[in-house]
Amino acid sequence: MDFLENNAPTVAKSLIGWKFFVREPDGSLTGGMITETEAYTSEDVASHSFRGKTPRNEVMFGPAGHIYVYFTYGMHWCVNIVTGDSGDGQAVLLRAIQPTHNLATMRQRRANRPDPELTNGPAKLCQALAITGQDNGQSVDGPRFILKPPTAKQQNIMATKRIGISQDKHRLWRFIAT
DNA sequence: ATGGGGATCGTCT
DNA sequence: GACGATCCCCATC
Repeated sequence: MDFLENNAPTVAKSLIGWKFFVREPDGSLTGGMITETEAYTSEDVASHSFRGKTPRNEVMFGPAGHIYVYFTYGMHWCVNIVTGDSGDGQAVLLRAIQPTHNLATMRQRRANRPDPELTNGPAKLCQALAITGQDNGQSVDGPRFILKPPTAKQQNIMATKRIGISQDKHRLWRFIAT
């Protein structure tokens, strides 16, 4: 997991193809392969860390490899993996995964939506994996979260502008498996 | 296929 | 007191 100590844009690209899971109370894994990410740093106006450390974003300023969960639009949770050195305020937003494990559980949490729509958005994947503010600060090394290297062959990755932000739109810090 | 608006509340100004 | 790293439903084309 040493690569998580690199800068967020580098990590965001590297994470495409990795597998991200939560461990359920019964021990089973729910999740799939990471297909879309975005990078955020403290020098980036669009980032929560831009204005410094606050109670909400303090995990972003901690060591790499921990989970930063935030609540937005009054109803949605989104999940990040902290990167860089401690104090940097860098993180990678997980925007989409390809669901592979515990499909039935995810369908139940997502109102039986069709499989392609289970985890194809940052708030959707949190809903499917039941990630909430209670998970803020957990490690990606378990027990709650598990991050596994790619098994399949490296895929093609496209870099584009980020989504849903109003400032610093020009940066090509969104990465998508193609 | 595309676009507009509502839901809903924590966080920071 | 304003707004957001969003999603979903409905209208219209």
